[in-house]
Amino acid sequence: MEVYKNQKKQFYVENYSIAHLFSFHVEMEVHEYGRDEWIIQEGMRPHYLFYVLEGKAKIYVTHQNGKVSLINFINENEYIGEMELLNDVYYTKGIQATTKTICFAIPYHRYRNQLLDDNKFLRELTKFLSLKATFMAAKYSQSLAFPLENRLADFILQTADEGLYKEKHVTVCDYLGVSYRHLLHVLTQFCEKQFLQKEGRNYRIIQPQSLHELAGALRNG
Amino acid sequence: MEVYKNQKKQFYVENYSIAHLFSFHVEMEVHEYGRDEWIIQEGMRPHYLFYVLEGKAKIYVTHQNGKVSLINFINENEYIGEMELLNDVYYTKGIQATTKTICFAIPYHRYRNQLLDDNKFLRELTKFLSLKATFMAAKYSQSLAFPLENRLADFILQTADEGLYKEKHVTVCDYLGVSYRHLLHVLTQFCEKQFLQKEGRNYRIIQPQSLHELAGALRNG
DNA sequence: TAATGAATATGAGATATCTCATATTTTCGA
DNA sequence: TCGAAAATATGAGATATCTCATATTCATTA
Repeated sequence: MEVYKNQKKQFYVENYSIAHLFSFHVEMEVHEYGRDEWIIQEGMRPHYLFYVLEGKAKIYVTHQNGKVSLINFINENEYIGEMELLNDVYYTKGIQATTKTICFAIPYHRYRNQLLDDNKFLRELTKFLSLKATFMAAKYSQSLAFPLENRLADFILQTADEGLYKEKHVTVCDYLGVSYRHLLHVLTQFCEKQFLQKEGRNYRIIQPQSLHELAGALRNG
Repeated sequence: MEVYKNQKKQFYVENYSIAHLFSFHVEMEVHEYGRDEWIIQEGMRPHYLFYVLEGKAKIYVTHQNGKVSLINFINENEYIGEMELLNDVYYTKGIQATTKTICFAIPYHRYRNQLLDDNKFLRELTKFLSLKATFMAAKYSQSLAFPLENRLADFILQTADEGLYKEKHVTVCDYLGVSYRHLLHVLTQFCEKQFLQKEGRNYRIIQPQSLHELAGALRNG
């Protein structure tokens, strides 16, 4: 982890300003986390509210039976640590940078009360949280109502880059909550059905409409 | 649905005041919904923000494949319709009263802007939403990481009334996302293992500690 | 009170998904 | 550059869960 100083810091403060999210001046730090580095350790309360400027991260939770769930991805322009800002009692999930990640870090001890009094900030945060809650509810009900086939089709379409799917299997297992073996099994089926075609370690989408059909089943009414 | 008037209305306005949740005066209606009545219809935008005073309700969503998910229960002192207040685009879930339910109903058209400008209100709402998001995330990851056995044990302990479990099977299936057949199967296992004992259509808990062990596996850390 | 629909119940076979064992390939630090 | 760790790959058997078929009991209402 690196805390930017001087010109480096200045660059982000000037070019990525999020002053419009607050109605008062907030003096923030700029942190950089390397790929795979932990921004917040599971079970440990963070000291900052983060706002992601560049990069992406993953939210992990470890269960007692040893299984690990990748609860969600965090992208640019999203908050990290907002749960701890709001709730005194909260089991902190682990947040790991997927790529190099640069974020603003707002120290709780200094700004907590001011933030909670700031209408502008709260309004944005409320929207963010409502979307988060909705998203989790959707994922939850989908995970129970549909087999991997549908959820994987959706995930492939969402993460593919120019028609090429190249996610790490292990990450996907944690995210979709299935075993490595089963994921490979369904991927093989997709290839047999000619929805995908292997290209080295990646998979090329050759029948997007079939995947769209499978993924479409997840959508409501 | 009945809209209370005069003394009936007065009674709730005076005895269940939620004035402390706002920093301005809100003129609200008092609605009563009968058991099994729909407070909000799936797919239809509501016109009110509700606050439950008495009774409880269920949030349902219907999937394209016909499966129905009971996303969550709503209890006294919780909001209904807050998602629609915050987000212009939102797929509205169905809300059904489980028992007779009485709630305050705050008309959007009149108060929407004022509510979103009210710091007191937003702060509470933010907390409510953060808990909701956290809860859904927990349920989601648990549903993927644990078999029904553990989740059902937890559910039984949470809903049992004086050691007697008497939920409707169909409701539980929708909530835990499993088939009727499988739910019965696991319940039978619990009886065979002497965790539960059937009493008519209900089940008496006779080995709470065994259930607590199963349920405890869901907890973090 | 009869009739109808909801809720409970149970069996049997199918399928989705898991666990474990093991092999190969790739990546990356010492 | 070598070796360890990570990622990919595949087989085989086990188990969790689903679907469908069919009864029985209970509650509600015409």
